[in-house]
Amino acid sequence: MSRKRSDQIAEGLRQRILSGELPPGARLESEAALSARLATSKWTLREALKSLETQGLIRIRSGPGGGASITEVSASTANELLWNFCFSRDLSVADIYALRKLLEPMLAREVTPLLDAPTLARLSATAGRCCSQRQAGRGVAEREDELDFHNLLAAVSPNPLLRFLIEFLNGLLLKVVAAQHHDPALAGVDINYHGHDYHLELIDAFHARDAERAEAVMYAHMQAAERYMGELTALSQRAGGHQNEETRDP
Amino acid sequence: MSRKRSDQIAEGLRQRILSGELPPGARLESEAALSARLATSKWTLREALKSLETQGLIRIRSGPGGGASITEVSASTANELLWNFCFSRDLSVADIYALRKLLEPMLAREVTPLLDAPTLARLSATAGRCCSQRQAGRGVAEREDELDFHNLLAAVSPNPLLRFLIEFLNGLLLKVVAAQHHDPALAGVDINYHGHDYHLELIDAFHARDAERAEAVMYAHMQAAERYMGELTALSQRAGGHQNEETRDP
DNA sequence: AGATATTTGTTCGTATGTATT
DNA sequence: TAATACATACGAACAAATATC
Repeated sequence: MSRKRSDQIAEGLRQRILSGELPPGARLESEAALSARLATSKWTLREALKSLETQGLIRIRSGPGGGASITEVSASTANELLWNFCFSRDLSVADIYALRKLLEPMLAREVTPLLDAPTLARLSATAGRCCSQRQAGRGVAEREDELDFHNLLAAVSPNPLLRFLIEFLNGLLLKVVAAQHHDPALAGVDINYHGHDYHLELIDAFHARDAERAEAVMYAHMQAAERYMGELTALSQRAGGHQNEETRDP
Repeated sequence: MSRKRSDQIAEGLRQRILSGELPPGARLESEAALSARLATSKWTLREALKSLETQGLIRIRSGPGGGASITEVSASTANELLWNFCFSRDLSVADIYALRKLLEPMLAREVTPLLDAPTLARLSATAGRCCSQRQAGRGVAEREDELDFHNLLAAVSPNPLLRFLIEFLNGLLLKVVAAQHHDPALAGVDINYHGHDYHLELIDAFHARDAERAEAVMYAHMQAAERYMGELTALSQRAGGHQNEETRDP
């Protein structure tokens, strides 16, 4: 039970949005009109709108014809809000890969019959970029290319939730690697994991429309990646490296 | 690039929280002190704090010793924010079960060696409740018992993200069923799906510490449940029932 | 391109509510 | 009970952004 007036207003509007009464694109009344109709001050209403805005449910524009309009919550917004939840839960690499090992192979199987020529070309391009620049040992940037490949694949999925979760897990992993890269114990380590070979094998399976094989290759890919990431974190911990969160009390 | 001053302040504070500089439990300065230090008015600061509050990152209390204190984002908060993202994506029952069929069996396997006597007793009690009241045909309430069983199981998982996702998917499903139950075409339909038998078999496998069998039973359970739910939605659509979202244009 | 009108964004001053001591 | 310290709320005003003419 939220006692704050602004929370009551925000929840009321949120329910009207979630019920479909206010579809995406609809414009809310102006601040002045709304505050008058709800018998509240401009600032209490503003707090309510601010809450809806950070939830990604509305967008507020200035100027004439402006005001609050209902929008669909973007994937990036949901991504950041879910990251807020995860960051303090000190997830292990094993926790993340437990999910990746399930979702990525399923995705590979699902999209095999759906991939068209241009998408396959883009996948090949990303895999090629990974390879040609490998000798540079670019560390985090290299991993970003790695994840680009998987995100490209996820975008093909007709399942919005699966797509979102895979992209989220990939981002999660990137944050972990980035944090570890700041660890002095890992500063000089050569990051030499090569997802590249698996990517080429995947593309091959896609071209052959062999969903079973794509699924199997992806699973092997995940296993190898987990092993590699596990060794990295073990290295970090053995060196007494500072853990990501120091929020735990003894 | 957020041009609004309040957004800048909120992002700054958020980064200080996410970096670990402001651990959970830490108290922020009072509104007056903060607004003075950041050279902004109390209202702009208030909007920033409101944003952090709706993200679940801080909690604001009145009274002396009050003010904003950093909190861990609760699962229920993350749940609602992610629901905001999902509601407009008109997920199909198949989409949700594609994930449940992966996650629930894995959970069953994972928790088999971890279940202790009191938890097993509670699981039995929930399964029993499902059964004893079955003849009443309670509809949505019956499905809530069904999901209680799965949430109880999810709470045992040592993987915070897996636990969260399973609970989220279950909630998602409940919302869909509740919405369909308002559909006039389904008002009189007897909701007679019995997950009960599968639950009993699961408990049996748990007692025998047979992880493989628990996983297999859970998968069969999900298949049966998906089939049942699919029939329900087909019934709803065939009757020309109003879809959940009417936001799609032809 | 520039002026203008409309609407949000920001600030001040002040008053009220609430929980701690 | 009363004093205190803080959030909550209201009203009026000005500044900044932006679509329209």
